[in-house]
Amino acid sequence: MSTATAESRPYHHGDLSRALIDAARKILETDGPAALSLRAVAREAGVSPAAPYHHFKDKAELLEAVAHEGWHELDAALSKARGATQNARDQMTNIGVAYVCFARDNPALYRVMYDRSRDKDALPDQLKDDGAYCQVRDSIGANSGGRATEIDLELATIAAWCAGHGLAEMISFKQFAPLKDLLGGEEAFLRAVFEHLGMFAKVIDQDPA
Amino acid sequence: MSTATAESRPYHHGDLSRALIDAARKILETDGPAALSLRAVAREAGVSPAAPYHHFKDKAELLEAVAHEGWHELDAALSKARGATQNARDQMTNIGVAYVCFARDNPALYRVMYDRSRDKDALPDQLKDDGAYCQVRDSIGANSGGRATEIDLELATIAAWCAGHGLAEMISFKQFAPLKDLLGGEEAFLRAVFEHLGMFAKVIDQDPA
DNA sequence: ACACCAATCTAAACGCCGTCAAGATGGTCT
DNA sequence: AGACCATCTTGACGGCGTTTAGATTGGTGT
Repeated sequence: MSTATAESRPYHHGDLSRALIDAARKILETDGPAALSLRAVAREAGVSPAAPYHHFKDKAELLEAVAHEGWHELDAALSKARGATQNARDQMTNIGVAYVCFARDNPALYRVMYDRSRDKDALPDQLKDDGAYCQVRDSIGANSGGRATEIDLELATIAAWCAGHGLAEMISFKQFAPLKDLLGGEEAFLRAVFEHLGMFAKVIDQDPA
Repeated sequence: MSTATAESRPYHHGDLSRALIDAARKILETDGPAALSLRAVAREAGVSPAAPYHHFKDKAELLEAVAHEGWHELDAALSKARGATQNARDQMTNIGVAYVCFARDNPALYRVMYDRSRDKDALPDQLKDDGAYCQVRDSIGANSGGRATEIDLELATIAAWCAGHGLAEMISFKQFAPLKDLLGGEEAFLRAVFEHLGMFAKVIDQDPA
């Protein structure tokens, strides 16, 4: 969102890695994941098709970098949602809604993030260490009143993550339009689903409405 | 799993559509989704690269056919799990476990099924009409003791489907190996997660253990 | 100041891909 | 028999990811 892509072009670019990632994200937003070829990225950045190979060993490695940015931004979005609420149940619902909204607002990026994971058969390590997943677990932990075992905490986090990701994908399939209208908009719909999950029932302090 | 792929080959194949789908599934199981090119499928079926175009307008249309088979088989798997239990809560958990196990046992097929949906931004219509999704809703409905509104029923089904799909993907990312061991195997782990979702709390008859 | 080196980029090629147009083949119907 | 039409093949096109070899440059050491 910052670097320019076409001006003097003095053979040595300066920061081509950065420019390539930006170019990739621009293509992603403009033309979708299907148009994201390495050659197209190079074209967009104004360099030859072989240039990227001096900065990424692979197309996969470039996509990895793009995905990495995506995870960081998702992390930030969840942080913000978490900070905005204190009440335990609401906080969890808000984090869930924030997750799904991120996926809805950045569909191409979200897809790249998970496509990379599908290709590797693994989510990024960063997730477990200090990323968005950790964000969710901490929030559950902080609201569990100390009654939760380590295992229960982990299970609740997994359940929440799976529900969030599953819902994010279903939303992108545009499956639930009639229901959304019935419930008065998408966010109301999301809240209703998360409420319905009865999520965290075993772990969170029970002060149900 | 039935038709042969290489014998007399009398110019006119007989049932090439069938053979192409079988070839695609064979490649999928053997070499994974990345190796699934239209040319490879034609090669596997013993025909020229252009032959498939007389039976499918696209590579996408062939994959669609493969995915279609996948949804049917998923449907059958859920049916079986549903028939095997009466108790409400157990039935729902068993269906969930069956869903995730299908994805685990047919990872490449499962990926093609959802990749097609991601490309189309839509799940197959079949799902809503008489497919696996309907299977889940009916099971929830039959066990809700008539207390559930139409909307609650739909929301519960959505919640269940999202949780199942989300968990299926996370399992394929091999994220939870330590937890699985701790809980005594994968199926026990799956049951624990589904239990943790406190799923269907609003809808299913409450006779908790 | 200059020579050199390593980093960076280009040009050209390879094999693969999806797809299409033209022609060959062969069963079927009259 | 002959004509027709679905089916399959051949050969081509442009685009892709990637590699190799060579051109260009900025920075470093003397």
